[in-house]
Amino acid sequence: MQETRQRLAQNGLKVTPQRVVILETIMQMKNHPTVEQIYEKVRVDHPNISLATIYKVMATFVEKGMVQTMLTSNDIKMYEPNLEPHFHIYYTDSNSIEDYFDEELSDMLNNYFRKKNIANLNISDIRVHILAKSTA
Amino acid sequence: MQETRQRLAQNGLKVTPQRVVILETIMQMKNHPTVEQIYEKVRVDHPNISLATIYKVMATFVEKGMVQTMLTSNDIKMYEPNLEPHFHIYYTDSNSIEDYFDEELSDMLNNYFRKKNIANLNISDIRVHILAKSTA
DNA sequence: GTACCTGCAAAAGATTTGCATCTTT
DNA sequence: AAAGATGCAAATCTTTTGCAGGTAC
Repeated sequence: MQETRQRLAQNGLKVTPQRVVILETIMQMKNHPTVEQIYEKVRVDHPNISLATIYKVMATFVEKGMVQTMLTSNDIKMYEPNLEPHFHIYYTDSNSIEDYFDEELSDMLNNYFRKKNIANLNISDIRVHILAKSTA
Repeated sequence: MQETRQRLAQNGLKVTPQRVVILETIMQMKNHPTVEQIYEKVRVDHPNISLATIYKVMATFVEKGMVQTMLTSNDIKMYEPNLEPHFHIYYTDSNSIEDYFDEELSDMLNNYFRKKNIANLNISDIRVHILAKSTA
């Protein structure tokens, strides 16, 4: 809670109750929420926070690099609040997405690009999406 | 043109003039078109092909795995018609996307996952997005 | 002939905007 | 006090749908 406030301030944002609630909410949601899902969850305890505010606040967070956007395997826009380096597995049969943590892969990619040193490229993030069918 | 027809047939699709035109159009467009851009381009020579058809045909192509979807760096949905293995560089300052071909990286990733052999995972594609500022 | 496709217009869904009011700094 | 944020409702934009007529196989 105090951390949340600090994090907002550190990003140069005014600490409004709405932003605190929204940021705390998405940090708790483990699974890549859509705007609608964030709205539903926020609503429960804060029915007066409007959908437009969710849109505006999320856009602000994206702009500040606090969260990222991606498409679900179903082509719906979702947010990724987890900034720890990790990757995603898209299950094409069940249309679900799973976080995939793999430090070895992380290191491998970072080393590769460090060595490669692509001209004029200042890499800020490397995202990997693994598309898979679970063969269970 | 003949190839286009064959490609449609091979994917179990009826070869309609609309599909031929749309597929040829997107194959010529180098830069990850949005629906709207496809529509504009198709329109020039085929003003009677409707936007709804573009949507339906593109959805069919995606379903058949003939093209993929992704978000522009600006969060707009676009299509990727190029199926040769390659990656993407997102320039966060200019909001542009560039194709990035790197066979060495391709091989490295394929080997890695082959060795790793993640349980119950049948990988069909590995997508890499590099986020970068050009330091030009 | 049958199954599938297209085009239209309307419907539904998603996102943005303008603006008056309020809050944070 | 100034700058910025919120909430509402309307506007806009994007995508989907139902269906009648057409087309590929």
